[in-house]
This record gives sequence, structure tokens and C-alpha cells, in this order.
Amino acid sequence: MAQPSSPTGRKKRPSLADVANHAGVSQGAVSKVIRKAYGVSPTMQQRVQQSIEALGYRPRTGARSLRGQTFTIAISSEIPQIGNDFFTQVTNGAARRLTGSGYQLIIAPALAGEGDQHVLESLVDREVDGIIAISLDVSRTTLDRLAEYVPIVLIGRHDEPQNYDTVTNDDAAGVMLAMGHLLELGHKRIAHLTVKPTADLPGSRPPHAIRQETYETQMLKHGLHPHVLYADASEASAYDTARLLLDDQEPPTAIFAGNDTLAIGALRAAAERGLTARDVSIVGYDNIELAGHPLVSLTTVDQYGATTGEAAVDLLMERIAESRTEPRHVKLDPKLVVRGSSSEPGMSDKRYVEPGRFSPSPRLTQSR
Amino acid sequence: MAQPSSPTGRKKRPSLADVANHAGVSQGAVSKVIRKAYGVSPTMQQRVQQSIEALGYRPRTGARSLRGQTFTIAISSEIPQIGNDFFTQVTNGAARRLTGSGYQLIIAPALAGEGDQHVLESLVDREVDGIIAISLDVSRTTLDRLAEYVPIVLIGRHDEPQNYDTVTNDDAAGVMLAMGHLLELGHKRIAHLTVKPTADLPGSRPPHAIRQETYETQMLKHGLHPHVLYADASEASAYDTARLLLDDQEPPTAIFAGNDTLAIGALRAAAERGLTARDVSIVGYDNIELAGHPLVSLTTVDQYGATTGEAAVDLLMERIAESRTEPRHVKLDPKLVVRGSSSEPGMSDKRYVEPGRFSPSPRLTQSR
DNA sequence: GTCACATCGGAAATCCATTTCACTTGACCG
DNA sequence: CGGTCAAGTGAAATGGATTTCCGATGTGAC
Repeated sequence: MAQPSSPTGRKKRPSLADVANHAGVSQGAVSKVIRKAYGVSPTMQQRVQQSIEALGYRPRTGARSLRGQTFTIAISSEIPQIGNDFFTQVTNGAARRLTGSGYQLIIAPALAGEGDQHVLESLVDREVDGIIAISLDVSRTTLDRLAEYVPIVLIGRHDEPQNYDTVTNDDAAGVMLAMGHLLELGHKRIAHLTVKPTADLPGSRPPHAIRQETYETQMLKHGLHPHVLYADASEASAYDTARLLLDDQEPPTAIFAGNDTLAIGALRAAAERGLTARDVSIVGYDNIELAGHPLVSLTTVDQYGATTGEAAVDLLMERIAESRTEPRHVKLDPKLVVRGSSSEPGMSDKRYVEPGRFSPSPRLTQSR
Repeated sequence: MAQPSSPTGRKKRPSLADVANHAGVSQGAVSKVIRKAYGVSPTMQQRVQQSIEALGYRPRTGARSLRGQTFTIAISSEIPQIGNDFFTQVTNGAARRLTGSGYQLIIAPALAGEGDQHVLESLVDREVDGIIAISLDVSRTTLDRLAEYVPIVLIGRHDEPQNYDTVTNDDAAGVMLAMGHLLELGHKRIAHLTVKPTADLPGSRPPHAIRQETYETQMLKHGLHPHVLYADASEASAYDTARLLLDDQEPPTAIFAGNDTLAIGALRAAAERGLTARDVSIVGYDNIELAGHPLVSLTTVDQYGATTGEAAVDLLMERIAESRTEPRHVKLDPKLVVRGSSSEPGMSDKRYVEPGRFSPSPRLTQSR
């Protein structure tokens, strides 16, 4: 299969040679005009331009790729699940930064749970000029190897590799903000809901691991018992896990989730039980667009996804234009965004609220 | 600018010629092995395979593109806004259908409001083997022209073009379901919140236009006054518009939104005012993942995004493999999903609910 | 032992844009 | 007015995989 007969009946696009013929000049001249290269008289420029428009000519990227660039930047990631993921923010930032640059952004999605190493390989096959990778499950070895062929920026992981750049947010600082907030409010039993650690990749420091570490450190520092729960990286799995947690003999008064998608799953479990933020405060991480919606109103840590995307593009462009070779590692400062899903812990006797009426008590949306 | 010096220092990937040398055979032979083409002895197959693995060879897509295929399917759309858009469902369906086929799916995002004609052009430049377009603002003329070079499937629009295929859902039927539901519940003042119609494209029948038409027809048929409001295609704009609507002298008892993102904006405005589904019922269209979340619980019309994506891939593969030329137009049947955001209209005196406590009254999630 | 035929492998042409290099202009200077 | 130099142009090589075509080899039949 995958062996289709050559598509017959399709129209042939005009080639550079066609333009050259039409204009009565050499191919080299046409090429120069297209690339706005040096050594073209205004007359020539005009003549060629006219032929290009007359024929509707556009250079084929494939042919260009043989000799150099494809003017394509790719971003690879798993397909986002619920909500407007961190990933989408990054993509938006990257796309915005690339507008008008002549580069086309493409997204190469990996199916959830499929792993995206083969997607990265396939991008290298396509000779994109740069790759922005949001990959938790690709080994440093693989990334190192691929980085020999194309500039790569890795998002999120705190590895500090030699051959490619990274953009991260200061996850430790972010967790300190979140935990500080909950501790100040007076919470003692704070659980941490995060994703199952993936297969150990030597030297890889994924964001969730750092968040968990920092959580544990903070708990111990305040003489409290860390309580970590693992879920799959989906809202549904977080929901299931949170259900078990909330039905516990002695449920926590606060849940700090490793990211907003998980937090929203926890929120669902809480809502279903008619709990309010006084019963169980929930704090996430990412500040996805949905978190700000009043129906959700999730306290969370903003890690500036769009800025991350922009920074990644800048790093790639540096490598492409100036062929920089020393790695750069950009770290952004996160910000706490306090919303309705966190409050002081209430009295310990259960306040029952009409089912389906989880609602954030104080409706403030301040940040600090 | 955009004229970077050729990236120095980058490693060269092994080429087919390198493999041929290493194995001591001709390039043609290697090519055949790679493509699993006819006329290769097991010995040859093995020998070449070994060299390929030894060198870590992978064929360059760019070079392949000169002679035929790129094994790439592209899907073009504006970057999704809030929630897990219809677009994401389509993408998921398409990606799933393509797994194991040897084809790589790429997404080419257009910046919101930028129009995606130039994105489509750029995909043709990249000689992808097929394009799935979710484009509201590209003219039929343009699509017709591009379809001469590459198979295209247009999603959503009810045009019935000659040169490319379409996958749509039966929007008229969907609206009848939604309106039937509201009318049965006893609503009389039903407003329709939809997106501003884009610049007139001759012959283009975008889904929102059809939904609006059907809404109007249904209202008139029941002796009611249609009331249509326009917003930009964003949650925020829908929120703004819904606010005005709800603060009206005589607000509607139900809002039928042109899609779920708009509905969620309306929901926000309602929530903010402490209204419940009895005060104002809200019905959307798309059944995005978020609509099923109990914090949102939106009654909506499911238009089977994933199935749409799968169908689109199938149509493309047909065109690629069998070079079918007659157009096919697939129309899927939508389904009403009743959730908490719709109920019978309540008494006309305002029931005030604690601010921030919009909550869907009956928590059923049945469908029919 | 010979002929017909199928199978396999190699050489070379092809796809298209870029780039090098040698060449032709024309202008300008002394 | 011959010579120098810069600017502009064209021919040809290049990059990598596919495909066609032809020749070489091997198989089986008679």
C-alpha cells in the first residue's frame, strides 16, 4: 500500500525554466530576481517580474531544499487535549513572530501517547529550517543527533544540552509561588496531582518532575507530609484520580495540580461533589485561556506560553542567520494568578452544596 | 533579510548515493529497496537494508518531491481559539486515520484574522500530496485553481464545487434539532448569536450562513420574530455581545449560538449575572470537548469532527491512489446533545442567584 | 544442448532551483 | 582612443531520489 500510481491528470505548475523562456532570459537571471539577489538591472527585474505574474509562477520548496533552505519552521507536539493548551499559546507566539518573515510555520502533531520521535525524524526528512520541540519523551541522545542536521529549540525541559537551545520557565519559582499562596491561606493537607513520570530519559529534567520535587521540598520545609498522586496526561484521568482522592477518609484541603488540564479534571470531581473552594482549593499551572473563564476561574501559575514561542523563534533565527553554535538557554519568570478556585480552608464539617454547583467563592482576578 | 548565509557547520545527511556506495550496488537498486518496489532479490534487499541501517539513511522528502510524492497531508485552518475546537477534532480524526499509512500530517495555521489563502499557496509550493482546508474566507476561484495541482477537501462549506471534494454536516438538520428542542421547551424569544458574515465569496455557502438561514426560517414558521446578533469569532466578542443582549429591556429566554465557542462566551455573560438555564437557555453547535465538562454542561449539536477528519483523509487517499476525478460531497448527520444549559423558561421575574453561581440546573447528559 | 522467457541490476535521464564561473557588455579614465 | 573595471548575463554543474530502458543472468522446457 501507500504506493499510489503517479497522479495523472494533474496540471503541471510552471517552472523556473518556463519563466526564463517566457521572458527570454536565462534561468540564472530569473533565480536572482526571485531571491532579490545582487546583480540584476531594473529592466531585467521588471521583465522577469512580468513573466512571473503572467505565468503565476511560484518556486517549489522541494527543489529549493536540495540547495539550501525551505523557509519552513516546524513545531512538534502531541495534539492538545482539553482546553487551549500551553502548546497553543506557544504556537500562537511563534506564528506571530514569524509573520512577514517569509517563513511558514507548520505544526507536526503526534498522536497522544504515540511518542513523537518519529515525527521529529520526519521533520528532518523534510529539511525544515528549524524545529521547536515540546517533547517530553524524546531522549537527549536523539535530540543531540537531530540537532546536528537542523537547529532545534526544546521547550519546557530543564536539560541544559550542548547542541541545541532551550526555553523554559522557572518551574521551581512557579511552584514556590503556588505553594506559598496555599500555605499563606492556611492549608496543611496539600496534595499534588501530576502526570505519571515517563520512561526515564537520562539527563532529562521534565517540568513536571521539577514541579513535583519543589512541591515535596516545600512541604517538608513546612513540616508537612507530601502526598503525590499520578494521573495520565488528560482531563479525564485527572478527574478519576481526583475522585478517589476526594472520597478519601481524610481528603486534602487543597490540590496543587501539575498543570491546568489536570486541575480542571480535579475541578470537575470537586464540582460533582458540590464542593467549593473552601472545601478544597485547587491550583493549576499554565494559565490556559480557559482558566480565566468565570465558569472555571482557576488559580494558576502563568508561564507565558506566547512569549516562550516568540523566544524560541528568535533563537532559531539566530542560529539560522548567524550560525551561532554555542547553546543558549532562556528561562522565563512565571507569575501567580489568583482566581476563585483557591481560598482559606473552611470548617472541617462538610458544607453540602447543591450538586453541580461548584463555584469559586471570591470572584477576584488579581495577580501578583 | 531572510537571506541567511548558508548554514555552515551542519552535518550532511547520508544520501542514497552514499548507501549505494556502501553496499556496492547501484542507486536504482537502493531506490527500489526503499520503495519496496518490484524486482529486488532477497539478497539485495538484505544487503541494502544493512547499509541503510549502518549509515542511518533516510530519504529526503525534498528530493522525492521533484519526482512525485512527499507523503505529506496538510490541514490548514486558523489557530483555534478557546476550548478544544471543532478543528482539533477534525485534526485528531485525520491523524488517527493516517497512522501507519506512511503519510505525515502537518497543520499549517493561519493567524486569526489573517486569511489563509497564502497558507494554502504555500502548501502547494511544498507539494503536499493532499490538503484538508477549513477555510471560510477563500474564494471558490482560488480553491478551483489550487485543486488543479493537488487534491483538496474543503470542510464545512456547502459549496458543491466541481474540482474538489467536501465534507460537511447537515447544518440545516442540526439547527432544526436545536431549534426544535428550544421550541418544545416552550421558548418564544430565541435570539441567534453568530459570527459576522465575511466578505461575500460568490458561490460560497459557509456553515454559519446556513445555520442562520435555518434559524430564521424556523422562527418565522412558528410565527416568531428572528433576532440575530453578530460577534467576532471569539469567546470574548461573544461575551461582549451577549452582555448587551442580556441587559436588554426584554432579554431573550434562549440564545442559540452559531458555535460552541460563542455559546461559551454567552454562558460567561449569563454566569456573571447569576442567571440559570431557567432564565436564559443557551444552545451551541459543535459539541467541543469542553461542552461536556460539568462546569460548562452545554446543550449543543454534535457534528462529529473526528469522523469528518477521517472522511476527509479517505477522500484524499481515493484521489491519490485511484486518481478519481469526479467530485464527491460527503454530508454527515448531526446529533443533538442535551445538557444542563437548556431548560424550560422560568417565571419572568428575575431569580437572583449569588454572583458567580451560574449552574446548569438539571444535570442530565442524555442525547437523542 | 538450445531456446524462450522471466528476473534482476545498472546506467542514465529526469524533476527544479541555486550557484559558480566565465564571458560580454558598457562606462569611464587617462 | 586603447585599456581597465564593474555590472549584468548565460551555460553548466549541483543536489537527491525516481524511473525508464537495456543488458546480463538464471530457469525451465523441449
